[in-house]
Amino acid sequence: MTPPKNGKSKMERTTAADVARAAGVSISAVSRAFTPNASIAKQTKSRVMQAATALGYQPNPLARGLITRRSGMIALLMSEVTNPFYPAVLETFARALSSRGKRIMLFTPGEDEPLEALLPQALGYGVEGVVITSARPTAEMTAACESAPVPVVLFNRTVEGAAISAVGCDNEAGGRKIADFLVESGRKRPAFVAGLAGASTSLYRERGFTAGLTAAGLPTPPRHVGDFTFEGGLRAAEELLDLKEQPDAIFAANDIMALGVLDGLRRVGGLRVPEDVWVVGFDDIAAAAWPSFSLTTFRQPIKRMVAETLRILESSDDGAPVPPSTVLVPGRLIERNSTAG
Amino acid sequence: MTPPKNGKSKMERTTAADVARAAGVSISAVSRAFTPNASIAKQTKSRVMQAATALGYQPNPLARGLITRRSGMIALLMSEVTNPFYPAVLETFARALSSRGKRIMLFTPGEDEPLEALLPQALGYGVEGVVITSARPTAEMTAACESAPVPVVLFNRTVEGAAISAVGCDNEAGGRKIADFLVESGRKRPAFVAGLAGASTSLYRERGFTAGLTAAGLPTPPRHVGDFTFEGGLRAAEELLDLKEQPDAIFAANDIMALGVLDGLRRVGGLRVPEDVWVVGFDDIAAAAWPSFSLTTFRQPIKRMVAETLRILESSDDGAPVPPSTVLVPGRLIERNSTAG
DNA sequence: CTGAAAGCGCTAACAA
DNA sequence: TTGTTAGCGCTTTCAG
Repeated sequence: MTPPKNGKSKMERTTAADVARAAGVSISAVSRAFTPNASIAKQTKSRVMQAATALGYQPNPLARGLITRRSGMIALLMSEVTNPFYPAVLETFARALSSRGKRIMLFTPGEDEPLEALLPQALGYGVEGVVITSARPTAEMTAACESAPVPVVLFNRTVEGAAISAVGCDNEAGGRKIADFLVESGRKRPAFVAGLAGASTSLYRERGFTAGLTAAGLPTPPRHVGDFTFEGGLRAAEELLDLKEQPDAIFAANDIMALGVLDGLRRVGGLRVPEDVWVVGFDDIAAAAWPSFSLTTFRQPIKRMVAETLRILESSDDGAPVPPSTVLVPGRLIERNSTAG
Repeated sequence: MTPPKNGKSKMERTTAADVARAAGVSISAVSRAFTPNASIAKQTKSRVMQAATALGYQPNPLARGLITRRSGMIALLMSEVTNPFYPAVLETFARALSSRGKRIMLFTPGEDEPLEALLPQALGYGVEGVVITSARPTAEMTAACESAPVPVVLFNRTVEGAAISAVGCDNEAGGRKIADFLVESGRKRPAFVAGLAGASTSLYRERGFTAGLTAAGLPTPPRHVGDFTFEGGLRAAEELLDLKEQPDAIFAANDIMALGVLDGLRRVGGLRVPEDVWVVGFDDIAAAAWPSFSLTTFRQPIKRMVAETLRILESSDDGAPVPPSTVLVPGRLIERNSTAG
């Protein structure tokens, strides 16, 4: 992209006034040329556009946003990017938005900055919408979301009783599906590895899982908290093997923990996967498919989830918040070698 | 964060004028109160601040940016986020910037959007600086970078002969270090797995590696291109084992490929790690430390690299570009079980 | 359909 | 130290 040869110092940007002068029209004409379905003559528009491209002009989104309150930016609030699922989400959002000419502003809490402080900041930037993911909204935050001047969507999260839109995979159905799968395959002593306490994802997955086991006459599974981390999975595996009744299947609330479980089992030794114990995860991150792990998991349809999120964000034409809706996208069990169904 | 009870509809934001009225001062006083070391009486400032917190006011960065040309945003251009090294980079940037009150605008090329188109867009948003990473700048792009009105830094990338600042790890020294390590440990037939053709990182790592081998009287290593992906590593392992002279060490230009190599070796079978063949990577991503892999690798000091990048971006007080400088941060070999030094 | 003028929320000269 | 004024680059009434 060669810088426009407009004779200006590289410090200055070409402005609408420059284009107007070059095209022999008023500044408003330039504005209209760049405003979809504004009342402007075809001929005028093309003259403006011609001058614009010649000068390398494009409207300043900041100045525009100051008036229209539409800056072309979507805020993404995420507190941790270490779980590989979230980079994948981030990328999907980035690509989807990019093709619509919108950009992502990433808000990550700093050292000891609370997540709640981020929302007002984001709103201050005039973002057109806010997506909150990989973060547990506090009560304060929930209230702030409800009174935000733009649509807010919780991604992969839900808050009971709050009037906030949410998009996620059907975690409970996923947990249930996994339970059914294990039960039908004759597993008798499944165990569960939970994520962070209070995370809605882990909670619903566990709920569905437990319900499925109960329905089949199995007891509530032993559980261990793995904090959604690989190390947590490692520890969980070791502790679960210490039980009097060793489990013959382990369902971890996300893939990264499940991989930790697999590695933990290997390290402890004695139990083979899948001969002695099965392992199932949730997410279907890239590493789950690596031969060393070949993890059976429940795939979250990231693309569809992102698409639904954007649909909600864009469903308001005047930029105002929309009535909250919750969308649960169905996922799908991917069987690999960590189970032998 | 409870919404401010200022009697305004939730659609309107509190403005400097509101605060001024509440504090009984002029709008400029409000502005000055929020401008570091502006000439304002302590007393006035505290009065303003009090009113501001009461109303939940904070300056609109967009309006401010329109004048100061400092929007508080840094643009991050990255074309792929699948290599886990980059999410780590992203997070480090996000946290570091967050604590300085700055935000990241993420620019990822959409479907078939060229990377070059992103720079002007970013500049249009009035970003204070641009970081380009995980993307190979074209000649056009280089020119655009050189004439950008704000500092531009290439992260983990260098472009020969271009007047652009760059921050990276000393890839050549790293490659050399790995060669020395292998040679000193008696490895005789090392091989190399390259990343994408034309990527400066892969190039320099290979250069140092080859130089080290040559210095020790070993021939130029057989090489295979792995495209910086896990699958590429898998294939590379298989192809390298097909050689008449099977390698007794494999250095992959990044960790994700090295992990693929490890898995490929496992899948093919016959060769044990590290007894028969050593594997070394580059980056030190989280998965490298997982027990299943326990990959020896060259750690890139992300934190320092990010710090240096920000130092360059901020070294200009008036926001203008700074004379280009290249910073090479030293890395460090992390020995794990994929080698037996 | 078009241009002139007002103003989004803020900062930066300038006087006072 | 303060308030007043102008104006960043743009959109949007409002006349014409």
